[in-house]
Amino acid sequence: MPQKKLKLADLAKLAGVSTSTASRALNDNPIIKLETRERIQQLAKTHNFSLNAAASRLRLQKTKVIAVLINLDAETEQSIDDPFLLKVVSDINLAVNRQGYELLLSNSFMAGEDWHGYFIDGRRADGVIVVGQGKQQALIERASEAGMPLVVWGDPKTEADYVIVGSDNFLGGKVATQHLLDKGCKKPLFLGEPEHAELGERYKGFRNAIELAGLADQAQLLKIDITSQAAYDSINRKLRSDGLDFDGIFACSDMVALGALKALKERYVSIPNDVLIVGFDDIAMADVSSPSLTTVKQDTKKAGELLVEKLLAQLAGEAVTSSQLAISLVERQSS
Amino acid sequence: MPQKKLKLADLAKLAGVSTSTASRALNDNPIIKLETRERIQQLAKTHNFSLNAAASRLRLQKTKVIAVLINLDAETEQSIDDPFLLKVVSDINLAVNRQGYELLLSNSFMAGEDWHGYFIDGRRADGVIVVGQGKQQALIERASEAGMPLVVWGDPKTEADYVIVGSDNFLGGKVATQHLLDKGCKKPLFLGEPEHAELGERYKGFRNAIELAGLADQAQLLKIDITSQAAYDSINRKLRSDGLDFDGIFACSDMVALGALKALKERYVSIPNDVLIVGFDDIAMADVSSPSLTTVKQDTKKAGELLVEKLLAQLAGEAVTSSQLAISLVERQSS
DNA sequence: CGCACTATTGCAAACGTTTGCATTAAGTTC
DNA sequence: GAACTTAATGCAAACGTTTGCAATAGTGCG
Repeated sequence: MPQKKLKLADLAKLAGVSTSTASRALNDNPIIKLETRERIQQLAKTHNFSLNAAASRLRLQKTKVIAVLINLDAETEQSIDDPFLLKVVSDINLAVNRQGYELLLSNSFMAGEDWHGYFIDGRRADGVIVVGQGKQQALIERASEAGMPLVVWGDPKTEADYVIVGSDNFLGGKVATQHLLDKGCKKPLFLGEPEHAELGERYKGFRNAIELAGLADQAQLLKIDITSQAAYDSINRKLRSDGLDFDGIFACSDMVALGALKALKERYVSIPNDVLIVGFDDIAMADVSSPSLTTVKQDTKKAGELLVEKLLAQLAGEAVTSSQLAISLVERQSS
Repeated sequence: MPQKKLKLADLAKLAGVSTSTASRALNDNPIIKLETRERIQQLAKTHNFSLNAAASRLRLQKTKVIAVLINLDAETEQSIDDPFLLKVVSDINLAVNRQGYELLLSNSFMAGEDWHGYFIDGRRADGVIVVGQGKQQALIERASEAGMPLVVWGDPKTEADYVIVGSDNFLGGKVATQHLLDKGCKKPLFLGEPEHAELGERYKGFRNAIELAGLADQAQLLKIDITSQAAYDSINRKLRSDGLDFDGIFACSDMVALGALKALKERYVSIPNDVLIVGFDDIAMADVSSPSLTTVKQDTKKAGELLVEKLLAQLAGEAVTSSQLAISLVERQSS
């Protein structure tokens, strides 16, 4: 039988002290005699007492909650199922907890258009981590201007007045493409969506490497949604219409790379002999696929920590700047 | 410049009404004249007003939040990165939002041992969805007995006094194994962890199919952690020590199947000619891998909806029972 | 015209914390 | 022993909603 919930006043009565003393004791306030503090903390434990977070938040004007807002373009349909995105969220979750905060998982559907109002004024969270810049950054802009504590996972090169943490996408794209060229690729193909902030940088890196090699007129761009299905379909369509007129693919994500890989294998195009493939992200599948996938690794663990750290620094009133995470090429069988 | 936050009283003053009227107007209480209601709602919108959720929760004793508790065995190290788990969470998220609730993402690290105290007494959430029974169910038991509104994603056949939603794992295991046998498999191997609630049922299904076929003495069990790495390693080890003494694998999850697949391919074992493989879950990768993976599909979308629905029903005081989701075999190239 | 009734609004209490300030008790100093 | 300091605790207000009840104004009816 669930007994009635204790409130702080009840606990205080049990301990024979006032509510204020009980409150201070639970918060380990040294103004309370050590012995009293320990006694009350012990009592709280034996009675399974927990503070009412709602009351506490109301009084403190702080929630100890960080919201993670997954910001997907409805149109582009990058699925929330993308393992990489979920991995990022999961790593943020760990970092958030390590700092003693809780994680409110949200999305643009719940938060509406006025993020500042919803999260901050609404006292749902103390700050927000936005995952994904998407193509349209107006809402981020707006929330930032309204003074919402905010860190964005995206491309740190973006000209913006909010703080961004992300990989060096340009360099990643360049390194990946350079790797293709080193392996003998002469007719490289970029698979992705250059309009998108992060992917756009990867494309720029691709272009840069190619121009340096003087292969600009051999390079191709295939614009697709960021899903393996889209990649599979578009490679199939391309093979049918143009034949095999490329010998290397730099895919904007591993999921895209794997979709392309599948389409090619089904048509008996040999990887890496006929076509080299490099992906981006280094999701778990990259290692398990066959051939395993050469890819540009993004350090999501570090990213999670940095995102949270910077957000908390903002909450503490410190000035914070964007930062860029190093990427690394992981060579596997597909190249 | 972020202007100072409006409270309900300020909004009321702007509208020239009392706080009570403003409150009722925002909640669309028909006791307030329609015209007044609309005027105030409009005013709230233009001023980007949002209610203070902390205050509201304190007053109402309700949070409109559902916590999702990811319950992993620390020992088994089934990674939170498992794409299937994340997919389940993501589908729960959608369902939760659709019902107008928010999602608090949590884990046993944050919640400690007294889940009821932490979530319910602490007014962090109105109810909890636990993802994964794990091997040790004592904490779930305890929270349930304390009266915590609760639904568990797990195996619905488990004898328990809390509500469980999950796939028909026994049937899934049986169907998968039957499929292996139909395709000519004579020496089947189960890859997984039979101690685990859901996986145990899959193993029982495996055994059942095998015994019906009179192949009990040909069957093998390889106990491993639920990661593709563990699968890869253990298959390699087994090939080295025993050689290829099996001709079909039923893997307890797709990630495990893919790890095994990789190990086999590296040793030039032909799939599906020499060894048939069937997985479980139907994650996105199953379709993209090559050969693509035959697997038992779990309907996570339906699961998410059902979990949330049942939890809300509990909150509404209705009696709720466990339920089992239909599975389906998805035949692909690996068998 | 008085009465009852309805429609609409406002008053004030309550939800459970936290904390500035006041209070008490005990010890210290001259 | 009075005046003062220090240590420990308690009082009461405040955080911003929601809602039972009271109050007011307007309406219809006999």
